[in-house]
Amino acid sequence: MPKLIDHESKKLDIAHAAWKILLKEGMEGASVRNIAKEAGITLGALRYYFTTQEELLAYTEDLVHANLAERTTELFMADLPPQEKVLKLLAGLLPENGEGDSAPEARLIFKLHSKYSGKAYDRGRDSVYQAVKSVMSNLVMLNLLKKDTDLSLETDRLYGLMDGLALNSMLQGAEGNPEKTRGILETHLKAISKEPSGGQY
Amino acid sequence: MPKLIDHESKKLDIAHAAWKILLKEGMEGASVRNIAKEAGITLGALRYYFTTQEELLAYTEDLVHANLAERTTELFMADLPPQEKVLKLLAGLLPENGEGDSAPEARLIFKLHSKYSGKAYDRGRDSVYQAVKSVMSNLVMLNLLKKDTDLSLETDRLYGLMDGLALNSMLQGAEGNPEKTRGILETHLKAISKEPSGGQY
DNA sequence: ATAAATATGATACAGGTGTATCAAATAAAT
DNA sequence: ATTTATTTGATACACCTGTATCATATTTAT
Repeated sequence: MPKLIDHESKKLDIAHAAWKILLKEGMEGASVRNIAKEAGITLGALRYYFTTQEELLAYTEDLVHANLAERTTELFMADLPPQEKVLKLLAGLLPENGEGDSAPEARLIFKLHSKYSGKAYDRGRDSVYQAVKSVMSNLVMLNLLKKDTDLSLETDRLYGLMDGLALNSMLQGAEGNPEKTRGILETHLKAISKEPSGGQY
Repeated sequence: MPKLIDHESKKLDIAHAAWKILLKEGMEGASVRNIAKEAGITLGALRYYFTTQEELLAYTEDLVHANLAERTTELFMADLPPQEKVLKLLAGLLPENGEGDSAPEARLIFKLHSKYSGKAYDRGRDSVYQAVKSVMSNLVMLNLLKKDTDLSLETDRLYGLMDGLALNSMLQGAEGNPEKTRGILETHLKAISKEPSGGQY
């Protein structure tokens, strides 16, 4: 038998290169040639792993969502007061918090791209939507929400707020301070929670 | 003297064609050739009015924002209870409400495009941000907001919510019901307002 | 050493892009 | 009828795009 390179890990390398390009130049810069160059391989080699650009991008999007879902899971198991945990979790899903990879920004780029690229956006596959749903049902379980809360509506409201904050964080680069974004999230969480019978958040 | 076509109104025609294209095919479809075809003129004629694609798009963006600002102004002067007026105003700035031109969607497309097209997004020129600011200071004037409200923070929160709702409305096409979006807005407005001493919204 | 997987790099196709130029036709004003 | 603004339509340039092919090399296992 011959070379036997780990096919899957090589695909991951390429997807990470695509990811990097997306953050630097957006979807418009994500040409197969640019990605190949970033990955340090040739067009032919890239084609060996991904037949189609669409296939590569879909793979990369899955990778990004897997990354975000992992963050969410980790934080869910952390040993923290519920309110603080929830706040940290949501804040971690917004851009400009971790500068390393910035999965949140990549996710947003994919989401924005979805409009004129075929089918409708499936929020069921959106790691942020899943996280928001988890957060909300968690708050329900712990009986932390106000009485007479419309869970579905409040889920959509928080989800909308998350997307809006993500978008505006992404668009204003360095100027947009993460502290203010965090403050907004905190305010929102307080607003949908029961009256404080002690310190919160 | 010769032909003397109204230069400005012709530019408006072209910008409206660009607008239409943007809604149909997004920014990727907004090539000068496509726009010229939509406007029913030739490439050369288009070039007679706009030297550059960037110039044409900037002109179109201004047109869209002017349209939105006009809606806002009209509704501000309407004879309605403040809460209802505010709700109508904000809902009118989200996609899928008026199917005619859908300035809100066009605005969002421009906003999304701004990231990898040069400079940072200037929210000061965003008609929606201006509307949100107006709404908030209006609520302050009428003393309708909760005590100890952080005006700047609540403005950004509502602005974020508006963008998130707009984005999600745009992305789910027909499926996303405007009624739910309106319900979310209503809930949010109630949440930042004083306790009802009567009917609200 | 041999065989198979992997990668190169070059070439090609067909199509799109923004910008540019320009002689010729068309239209409306004087 | 003549002047001048407007528009046509065609051509061109230089560049980018995704996809495709393929002989040649490189690597790694047996």
